Amino acid sequence: MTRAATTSDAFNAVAEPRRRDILNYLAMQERSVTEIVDAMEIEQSSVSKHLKVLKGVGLVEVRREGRLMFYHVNAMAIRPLHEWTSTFERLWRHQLLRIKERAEAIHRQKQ
Amino acid sequence: MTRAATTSDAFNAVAEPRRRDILNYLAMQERSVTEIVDAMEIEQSSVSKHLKVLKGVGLVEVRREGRLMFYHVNAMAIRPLHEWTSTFERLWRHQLLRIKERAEAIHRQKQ
DNA sequence: TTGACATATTCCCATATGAGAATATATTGA
DNA sequence: TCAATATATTCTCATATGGGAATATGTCAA
Repeated sequence: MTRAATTSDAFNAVAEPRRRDILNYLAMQERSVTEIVDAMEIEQSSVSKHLKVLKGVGLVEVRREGRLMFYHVNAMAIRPLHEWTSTFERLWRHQLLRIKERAEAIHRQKQ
Repeated sequence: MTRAATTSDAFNAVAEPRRRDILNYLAMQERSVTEIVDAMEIEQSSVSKHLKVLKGVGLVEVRREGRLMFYHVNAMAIRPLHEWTSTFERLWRHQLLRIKERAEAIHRQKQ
């Protein structure tokens, strides 16, 4: 098997840093392609291709207004990612707790 | 520029489904490579390579015990992912709220 | 209808990937 | 020292990628 397609799911779509940039940008508000191109530092053709990938996995949606295409984030599509990472939350909390305890122990020792 | 390296960050490392499988498996407890190989459905060489990528971005850590290498999750490395997705939490909450409101409006209408 | 603008698609290229197979490198125990 | 076991690395292959450039498609306005 080859590398998983960028369009296979949100995890893969979001692996590309430019696409995260675009999502971050769209998080504030809906934007036209031209606005996105101006905000990013890549060619229009690349932006369009990234938007296609994002749309493919449902991370963004489009609305046409005349010649303009307004893209906006579909945050719901990010939830699976959030939930997967949450699975590990218990673990890092535990880790942080241990770090804190160790720091306190050292502090006590110094007194 | 070419596709971002799988080793460039946690986002890319985690894009590969097998690697998520491995992380899920290790979330329960530390495991040796052989145990991981038995749990997954891929060759030992592939597992070793995935582990190398995960280690490269700090998502797992290793401990040697004789001939055995025990891998465990370093949950802290997942936090950036969790935090990035959290940026969008406000948006999907808002979306869910609107869905709920709409449902309630329809319910009221039917009465 | 034509020209201007906005966006999408196609083409080409260099590159890294993931898979399995084979091999190399520990480490242990006899 | 040698065989067995555990893991890592190397090799080859097929493939999808992202980038830019060029081109196609769509829409408006005159």
